[in-house]
Amino acid sequence: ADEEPVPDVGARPAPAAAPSAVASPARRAAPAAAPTPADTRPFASTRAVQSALDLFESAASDDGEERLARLHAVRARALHGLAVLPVMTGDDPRRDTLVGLALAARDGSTAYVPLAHAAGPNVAATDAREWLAPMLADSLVPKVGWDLKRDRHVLGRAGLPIDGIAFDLHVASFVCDPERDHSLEGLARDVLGLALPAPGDAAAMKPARGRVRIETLSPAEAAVWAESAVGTMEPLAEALRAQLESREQWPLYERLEHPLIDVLGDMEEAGILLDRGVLGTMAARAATEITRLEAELYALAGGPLNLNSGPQLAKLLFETLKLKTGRRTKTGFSTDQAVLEELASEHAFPARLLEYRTLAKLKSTYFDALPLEVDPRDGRVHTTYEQTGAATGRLSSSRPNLQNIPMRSPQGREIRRAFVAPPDAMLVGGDYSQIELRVMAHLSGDPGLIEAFERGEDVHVSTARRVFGVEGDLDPGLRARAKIVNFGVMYGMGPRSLSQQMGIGLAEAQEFIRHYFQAFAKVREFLDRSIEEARERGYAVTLFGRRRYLPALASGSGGERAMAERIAVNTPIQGSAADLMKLAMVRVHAALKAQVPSARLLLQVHDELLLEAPRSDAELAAQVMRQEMERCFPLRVPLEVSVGLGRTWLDVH
DNA sequence: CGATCACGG
DNA sequence: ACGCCGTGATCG
Repeated sequence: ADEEPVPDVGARPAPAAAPSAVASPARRAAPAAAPTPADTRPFASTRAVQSALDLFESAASDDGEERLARLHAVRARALHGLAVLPVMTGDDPRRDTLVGLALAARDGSTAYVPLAHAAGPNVAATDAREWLAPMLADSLVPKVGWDLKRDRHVLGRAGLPIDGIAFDLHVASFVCDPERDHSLEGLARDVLGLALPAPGDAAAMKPARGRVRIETLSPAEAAVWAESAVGTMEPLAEALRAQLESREQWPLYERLEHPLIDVLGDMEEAGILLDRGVLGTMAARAATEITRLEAELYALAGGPLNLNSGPQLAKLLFETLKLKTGRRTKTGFSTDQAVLEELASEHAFPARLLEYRTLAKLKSTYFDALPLEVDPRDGRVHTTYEQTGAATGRLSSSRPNLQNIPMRSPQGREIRRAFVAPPDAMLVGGDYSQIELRVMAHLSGDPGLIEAFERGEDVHVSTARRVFGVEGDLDPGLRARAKIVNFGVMYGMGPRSLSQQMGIGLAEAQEFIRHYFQAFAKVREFLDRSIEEARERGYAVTLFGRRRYLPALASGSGGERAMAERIAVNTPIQGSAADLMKLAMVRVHAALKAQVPSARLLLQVHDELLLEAPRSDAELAAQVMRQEMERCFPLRVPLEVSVGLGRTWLDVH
């Protein structure tokens, strides 16, 4: 009775001072000139038309005149909406370049503008800009696309900045069903029942996939695929809009995910400054240490072996050294960290190997790889955020992944010294404290959990007190156990792995869980209800109405069903936390733009935001960030954010 | 290309 | 079977 199904994202329970940033799809800076309706503008200068005709006509196989007429028709009808499909050399928005641009108007007319085909004819860059830039930059011409954040980067670099982004098919499809096939071909097939060019042709023509590089195709060949693909976009947008509305997910798309596209685009464009010198020093030190460890390990092993090979290590540990075997994997005996730690007390080899593993990981993944990701033009690393990356609604980050930079070990976290603010600027970080547990407190309504957060207590300490009935001083070991069980509950952990994690017996773990649910009865109810409702509805749902379909709850095998039940428990928690963070990002971005325009968001790491601001504005930026994060969507428990300032990412914490 | 391992939340 | 969500390096 006390739950809140699918609240309106925009409904703000508490009056907040901040401007409502989510009121409408984000618009970037308005064009300098007053927008002119696209269908009243002259098509192009006579010279430009003539040069294009010359180009097109120079290729016998290429009916340039017809292509130009098609472009004219699309332009004339673009006012009501334009579908855009940049054809690129590959799928990397930062490194790949524009080969051509397919366009479609809402009446179904399509055109293809060849720009960089190996054997043209191509449209000259200056002509392309003259014809296309005004309508692409016109915020009043609504654009439909598939991954508009990527399109924004690619077109911007080609001198064709895009504004008025209205509907993103990839993001919209993700909101409808995060685990379905989001490819344009898949959507055309599954939503519209349309087949894009025959599988053979499509495989050959899809940008950079298959063996054929699209830039080596003739414009006429590329146009076959690109125009049929772009032609499906407006109908798809209509269909997906209707799907979102029927699922009551339109606010989730329109007020959260859509505005986030530009926020993420700005963050990617900003990048973060990397001090390569710091990493170089670390890499050199690690190399020396690794060489030393290798020699030691070879001596202990009685000869050289590949220390990065699991099978070779297993053979040595369990056959040659005859150490007692631990967990099995599909392919043999496991040599992972937990196993090696068990063995470390028996033999020096596994103990040393743990050190080697840590150092080798740091060197290959961070010290060596990160500097290669620096953009030489600005000395900064520009990650790519995947808005459709995780089925729970979380973002993911890649090329490079800046969401898994070491933090837990003192040695690893030193890497964060290499992420720096430019001269006269500061980094400002804001961390949600225990956001997932707060979300669980909110969703479950458990009075014990809520009270702990309302009083501002250390939630693991208060959990330990309730579970163990301790009044006075608390053994730190009990807090650590309570912490494990708090997280374990959110992940659907069973007594077996709990006993493993806590280093206690199975019976003791079962007893522990019994006490936990005695103390937090409404948490138990919440977990059961999550599974039950997901089974009835067919999907798990988050605070803002994000869905994750779980057919295995009803139909799976025992193992699959158990997995689906853990997902049904975890998704509302992890997903709602992701919803809140995304809303906070949109709010922080808008508030900074209005109040501290010198500051810019750089990174998001699930419960943390990092921004950069001139020294003089850093304190204000920190204040704005904290306020927008804490107030973005009030729950039954307060959201707490710890903020920090520093010259490097390490100093921020 | 699947499996394993390790980094983050 | 036994802990959720990712990305990336490496091996075979």
